[in-house]
Amino acid sequence: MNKVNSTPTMKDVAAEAGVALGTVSKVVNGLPVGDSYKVRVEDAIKKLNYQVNSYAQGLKLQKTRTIAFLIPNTREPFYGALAYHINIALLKRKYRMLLCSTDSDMGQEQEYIKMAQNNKVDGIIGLTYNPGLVIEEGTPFVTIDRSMGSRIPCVASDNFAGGQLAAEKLADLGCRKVAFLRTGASLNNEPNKRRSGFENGCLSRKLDYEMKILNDGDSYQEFDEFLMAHMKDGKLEFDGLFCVTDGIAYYIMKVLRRLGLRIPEDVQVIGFDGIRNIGGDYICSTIVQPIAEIAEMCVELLLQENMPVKPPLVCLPVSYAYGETTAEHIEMDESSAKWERE
Amino acid sequence: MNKVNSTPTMKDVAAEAGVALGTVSKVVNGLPVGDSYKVRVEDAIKKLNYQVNSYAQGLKLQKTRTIAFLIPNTREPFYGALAYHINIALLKRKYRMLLCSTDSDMGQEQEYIKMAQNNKVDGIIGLTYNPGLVIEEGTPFVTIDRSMGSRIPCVASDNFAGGQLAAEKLADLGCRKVAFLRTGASLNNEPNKRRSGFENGCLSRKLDYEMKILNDGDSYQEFDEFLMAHMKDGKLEFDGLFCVTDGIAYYIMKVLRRLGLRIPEDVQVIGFDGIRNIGGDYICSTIVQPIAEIAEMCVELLLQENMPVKPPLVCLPVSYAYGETTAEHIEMDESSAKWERE
DNA sequence: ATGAGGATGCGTAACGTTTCATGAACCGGT
DNA sequence: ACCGGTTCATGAAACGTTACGCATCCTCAT
Repeated sequence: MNKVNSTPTMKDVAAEAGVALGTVSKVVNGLPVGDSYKVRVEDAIKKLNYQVNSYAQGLKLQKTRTIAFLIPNTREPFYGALAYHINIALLKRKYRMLLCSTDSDMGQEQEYIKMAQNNKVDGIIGLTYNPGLVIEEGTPFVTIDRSMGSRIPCVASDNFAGGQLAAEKLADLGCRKVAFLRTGASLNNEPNKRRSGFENGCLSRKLDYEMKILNDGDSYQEFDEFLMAHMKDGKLEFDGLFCVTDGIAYYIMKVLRRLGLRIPEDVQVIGFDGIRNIGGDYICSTIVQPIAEIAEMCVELLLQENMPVKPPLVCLPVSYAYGETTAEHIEMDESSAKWERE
Repeated sequence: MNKVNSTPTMKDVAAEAGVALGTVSKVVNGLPVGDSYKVRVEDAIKKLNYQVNSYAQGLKLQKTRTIAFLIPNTREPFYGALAYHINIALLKRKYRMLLCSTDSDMGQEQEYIKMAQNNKVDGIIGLTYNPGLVIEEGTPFVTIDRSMGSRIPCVASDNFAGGQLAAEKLADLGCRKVAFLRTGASLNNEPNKRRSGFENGCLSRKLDYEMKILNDGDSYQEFDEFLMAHMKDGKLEFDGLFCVTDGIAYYIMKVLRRLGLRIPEDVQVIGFDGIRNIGGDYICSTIVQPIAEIAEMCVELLLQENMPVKPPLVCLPVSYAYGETTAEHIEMDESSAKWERE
């Protein structure tokens, strides 16, 4: 009889099956084992309801099939979606995810990195805006949206192309004067390129444009004031707005409605990210980030053992999606289809 | 000299400090140790940059300071917020979180529970709508929003009171005929009580009401049809709507706008959850779930070692928040303040 | 001066795996 | 019948910790 009321170990299974410890290990790991032994062990495993102890395994193997994911939070939809897709990509490879919600606080980020390394995670995926984080050599690391030097790969959307696409769309949809609205002026990360892409697009399409970029401490109310300053006789000077995220776009749309402006009749709005409402439709017309592909690529890069040299930056293609805040007159049939499930 | 290029162990620290292995352990765990030894060990730890290996620790202690959190996904804001707050509550107690995104798929949920137990997590918090999940005895378990029998505590908002509050608010705001819109007719969980609470509220305030409850496979379009069926001369029969979640409310608001109705002038809308936009303002007027408190309570219940008998159901108080989709004429000063940060 | 008793450092035995060297058993070929 | 070769079960060592029984030393009372 084995010990009462305690989860069974390989030893118990071995005793039950009347074989050696190592044999059980082989069966569990699918290594070649004689058929008669194999069935005996499998029966014993079933009988005792044995499950491997991954802590013992992790200790022995120095490999834990766990990765840490550093993210500011999970309640903003873009981050939440990212966590969701990273989870899926990891699950596919039988990896687990330790979620590290950092609130973008550098102290906490550093703390988490240390913790992750205590836990001997097999790698870290980080979405962090802080430069100067200390990453121990030896733990694979991949960042999202922020390049941290050529030793650490960074995965991002093609933000430049996205900005450009937004400008071109607005031009195609008949806009004459547009504006770009963003926050976080100080950040020097990939999403920054949305601005330059947009500028580029406006120039090449000869679109008149303006920029309103908030500094770090600024309240969103600055946007209200900016827009009001550009009102004339109840009409807005701009007939198109490009917002750096869908979240900002959502805010701006509220302001516009309060000003009595109709969307998209009076002013068209394009956001960035591709956030969907619970029904599956986009919050606004938007440049869609390929979140699932970003997640997949991060995991791929992180776990790829012997990639000779990891690329320092991977840009993934974005696309435009109609979300009722632009003035297309063709009926969109697929874009507000069911929430894609993968 | 210790092994090259490998993370240092307690043995290395002991060698460096010239003390025994056990002494290092004591220092690390804050057990009484002579001062001179203590400093020597601490210096060695600093010098070698030693970090405990939590896998070895977990193996030895049979306790891992990790809990698993089962959740349908992280991209719906309510779930995302929950994950965020659970993370905070765990961090406060120096626990880690293994995120298990299940897509509400029972197979996956079961798989995750098994995995979590392999990992010898110290507990599981589950938001799952599937009855009949098999939970091993011996692993503490707490559910959110779905009671799974009296042995397993369940934490939820006071959904009944929330429904009632919504009805009373609509009555106070001058509504005469209202409707309740919900999905997931088949589910037998706590949020179900929103309906009965609402009904109760309508009856006590003598409000005329109707229900539209979608079955599991139904498309949201059913809501469109329901609303259109209740249009008369360009006006909606209802002057107030209570939606079972903010997500549904958001969808309904789009439909209403498309029907040419103004919110809140023509029809007032109240949602449930308390989802906020990125700017920190509520998506709609809503019954706010105390997400942070729910998270805190779950963790509390889960980790409370020697609570004689765990309460089978904990209901936490909800509140009403103004979000521009109801017709209050008093100015709200605090409710759309900055995103609360805790 | 001596012995009892309290601190506290030491070494070692676990915890549950994987892996490696060892040797037993078997197979077919001569 | 014997032998080289292959296959495969076995038992022990190791992974990095914690905890326990001892051994040692120091203190204080007689």
